[in-house]
Amino acid sequence: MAPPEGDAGPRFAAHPASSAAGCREGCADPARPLRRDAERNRQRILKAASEVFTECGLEVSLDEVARQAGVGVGTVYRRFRTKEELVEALFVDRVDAIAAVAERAAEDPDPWTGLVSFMEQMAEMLAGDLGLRQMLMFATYGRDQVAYARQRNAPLIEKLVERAQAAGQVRSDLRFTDVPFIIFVLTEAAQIARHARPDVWRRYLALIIDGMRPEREGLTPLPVPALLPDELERTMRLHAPRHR
Amino acid sequence: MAPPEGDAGPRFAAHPASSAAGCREGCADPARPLRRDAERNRQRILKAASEVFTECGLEVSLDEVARQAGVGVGTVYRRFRTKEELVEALFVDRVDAIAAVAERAAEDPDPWTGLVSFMEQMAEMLAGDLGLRQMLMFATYGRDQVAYARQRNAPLIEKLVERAQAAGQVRSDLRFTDVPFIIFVLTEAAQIARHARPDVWRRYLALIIDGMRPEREGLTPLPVPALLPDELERTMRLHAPRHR
DNA sequence: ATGAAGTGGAGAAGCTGTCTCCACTTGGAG
DNA sequence: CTCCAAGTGGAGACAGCTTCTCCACTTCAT
Repeated sequence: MAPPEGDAGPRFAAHPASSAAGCREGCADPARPLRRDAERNRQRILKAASEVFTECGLEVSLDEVARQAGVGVGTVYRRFRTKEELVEALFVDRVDAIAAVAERAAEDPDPWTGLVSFMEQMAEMLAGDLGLRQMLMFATYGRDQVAYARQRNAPLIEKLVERAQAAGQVRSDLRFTDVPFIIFVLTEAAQIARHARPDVWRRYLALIIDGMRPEREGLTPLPVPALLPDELERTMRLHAPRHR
Repeated sequence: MAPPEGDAGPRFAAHPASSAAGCREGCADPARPLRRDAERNRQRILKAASEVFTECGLEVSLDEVARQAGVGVGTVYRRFRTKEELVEALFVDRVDAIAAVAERAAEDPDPWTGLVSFMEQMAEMLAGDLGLRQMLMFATYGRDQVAYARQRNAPLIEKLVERAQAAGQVRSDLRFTDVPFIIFVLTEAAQIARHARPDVWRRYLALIIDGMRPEREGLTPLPVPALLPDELERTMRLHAPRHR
């Protein structure tokens, strides 16, 4: 039985201030501040977890997080009842930030640059943050937050695409569902190549974006160089197999 | 100690006839045919393994393969010393087929259709065969076969791209390393969406291919419809998380 | 009919994860 | 300085998953 508590009720408040959450037992007075050393350790855990999750993804064990933070596992579990609690505490803001990107993009006066910059920003955020990407894409943790963010974004993306199509800037057979999917795939690419060249995804975004126009003469030059043959080789060989 | 035998020598002969390989202990007379029931079981195992690996990937356990084949695990291990041996027996031909695709494409008189059909065929093969894709991409099993196939293919792909560029049919800032990478990513997409719509990858290949041209007026229409909003939703939710 | 060949599946052995427990240490109030 | 509630670390319980072994039993083919 992994989570000893039954999961009742919505798992996230509107904006749980990420510093106040997460005390554990005899929690009669939730406002009572932690002892200084305890608070320091709590920060260390948060920092280590953030680094290690963004870098290596959510499948990193809490033992590893503890090691990185220089504390024992016991200490981690004293502050965060479960791994899920830690992950959610860490990612609320980011999920929220994601949800806000589409809004900003919709305000761009030019439909085309609005759409393109949305895709760029989205990819940018997700390419650099493996943990966040996993959270959004696989929804193992923080389902509610993610579902909410998605619901908020979907109509905005739809509008973004349709506006650009209405202006004749995007091919008419593109559907708005293509956009998240493209980002999904692009960030997968980013993740795969991240050791060799963390920014190759920009090449492929550029390629796709050129493909999205209804017609064009000339081309937007690819923004970053391609993988070198041996970078490609290494990337494929290195790409961590999850199975034995 | 997983593989009890030390791994000595190259792990694959030129073309190990997939039906003769794989007997085990007192194997004094390797030509001696299996008893009829044993041979029947062997075929069942191969069939089950093929189905389950192409469908679900190489991380399926041999217990599961045995269950699917309707035999005990012991029987599987009697025929194939290790999982690796089974996997390789199963995939030699396919890896070989992959290696041959580029050759055929290079013979196409039109550089552009040669390149495009290469990408299409490659994606086609890998999109429909999760096991094969994992083998090529992650090289957990059958490293030698895969390394060989890659070495054979790399110069061919290079030629394919450069020929099309020389003919002015492909943008000049594309590098040949982009091609395998694009296929890699595209087939990842295929895999992700395979339950909702096993062929959406064609949309994105088309998009990318339009992006690969140096300039164009008009566009090649996207060959298959986009994911519906709820297909997208389900795809993202369903997409198997590897971590807890 | 007989024994060599083949079988199934329980379980050994190994891994990796989450989370608990408790003997010990430490901060800080008095 | 004293003292104890608060905090700690990390061994290890527990669960889940593999791959692979072993052997009492069954079956085939001579």
